[in-house]
Amino acid sequence: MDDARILVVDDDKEIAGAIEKLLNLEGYEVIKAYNGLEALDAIVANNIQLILLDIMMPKLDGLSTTLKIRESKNIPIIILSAKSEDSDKILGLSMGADDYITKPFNPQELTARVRSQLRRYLQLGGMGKALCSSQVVIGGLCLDTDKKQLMVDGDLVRLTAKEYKILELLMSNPGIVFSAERIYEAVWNESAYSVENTVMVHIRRIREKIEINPKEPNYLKVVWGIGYKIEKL
Amino acid sequence: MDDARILVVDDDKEIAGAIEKLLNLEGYEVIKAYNGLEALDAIVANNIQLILLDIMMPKLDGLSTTLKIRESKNIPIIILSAKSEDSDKILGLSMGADDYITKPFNPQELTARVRSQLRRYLQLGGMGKALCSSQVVIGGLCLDTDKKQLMVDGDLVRLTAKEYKILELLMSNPGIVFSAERIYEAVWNESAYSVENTVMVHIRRIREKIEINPKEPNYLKVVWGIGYKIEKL
DNA sequence: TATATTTGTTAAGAATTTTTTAAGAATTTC
DNA sequence: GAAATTCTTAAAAAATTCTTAACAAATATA
Repeated sequence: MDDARILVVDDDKEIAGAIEKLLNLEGYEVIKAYNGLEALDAIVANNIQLILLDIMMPKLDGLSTTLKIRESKNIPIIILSAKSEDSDKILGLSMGADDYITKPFNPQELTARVRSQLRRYLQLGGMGKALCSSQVVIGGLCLDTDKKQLMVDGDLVRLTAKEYKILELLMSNPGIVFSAERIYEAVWNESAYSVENTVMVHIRRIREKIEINPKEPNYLKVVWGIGYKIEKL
Repeated sequence: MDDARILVVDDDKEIAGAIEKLLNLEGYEVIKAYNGLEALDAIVANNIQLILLDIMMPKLDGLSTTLKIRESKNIPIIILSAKSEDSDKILGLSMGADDYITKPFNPQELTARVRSQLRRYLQLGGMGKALCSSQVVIGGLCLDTDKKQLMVDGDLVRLTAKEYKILELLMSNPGIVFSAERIYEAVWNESAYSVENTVMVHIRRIREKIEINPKEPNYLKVVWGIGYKIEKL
């Protein structure tokens, strides 16, 4: 839990500084940004574990920044704003924020909420790290998530968009079993009420591309009645 | 994967009912409890994904209940209380709660916070299991709830879907006795009017896989006339 | 527009799991 | 101790889940 790096975003430098001091006392490392655009840059440049985000800011406001961050990252976001109306809270949370604190805030409440969010996030294995390296290697498979390319034993293998997304999901979580529904929801981005065997057919096609013998897969294995997984070697 | 199941704990049945209706409208399944002890029972018996917990309750209050739940489970807990003082918020969060809503609450804020917590929790596949370690260890048994795998004395043992679910139920609640009916209802997700010996046959097969001598089981024991349990070591 | 490529659907059959059945063993109750 | 109940076990029947191939539909590319 210690050593977490927190990004504080507020156009009021006095407030940002005060929060920095408060968090430093708790043992956190703080990076500051004074508007949404700076915040986005800071996230790319640093390994951030939590974001404290003001709503009213020049250039790019807090809500838009939240949306932008959520396109790619899953870091906890606590919105911090003077607007105390409920509608703003709801808006913030539905944009993808994880919590909401109204100014003026009680310093202890702030640190408590920060701790709570970090506890949960770091438990998931700090998914920020996995995103840094763009390659996932499992045995003879090497998936490059920047180039959207797969190498099988050193040879480039062409994947279609759907095949790539399924394989990325599985290879990013080796050993973990995903049901067909979950794969469908993650890859197609819509809920799967009727599970046709669409996912299964894709699995078959991926197997043809990555396995020596698709009938006896070494990598992409089925777990009967539960789902599919990539074998962790 | 069905929709999320939420446990609402409040000694005021009117409030509990109101929250139930609100959450039902959002498509969540709701289970109610009217004090902390009932809540703990409900958590064991059902597959809960989120808990809405009142603080002031008879028998076992919300803060103590939070502590108790956190001993074994990592389900998101949102504390819901009339006390609006900051000190209580901090206390709740430091006990292991994930969020805090003060009564009277705005219905939309409640559902927004519920959504927010569930989003985070369900993301890496937490289905009401212990997310912190994803492993349950009892003696030489080690059940991995992400990989849907069982290790017996270090060796991987294949389980079928039903076998896995039964064993997960029992191992997640070591020492607690489950009747065949309760196992059936929990695993098959339907009420058991006439319990054939289906469950017993599965118990037999699990024993064959985890016990040295299935006829004299060390782990999966019968409690005559009542049910089965996993011995707590 | 024509062509190639990707994606979705269908259906048959193969593999595996789950349920049923029924007989025998263990435990409790009378 | 006998009877009733509850649990164990094995095997066959039924049901489910997965694989596969071929084709149709949608989408992208030339």
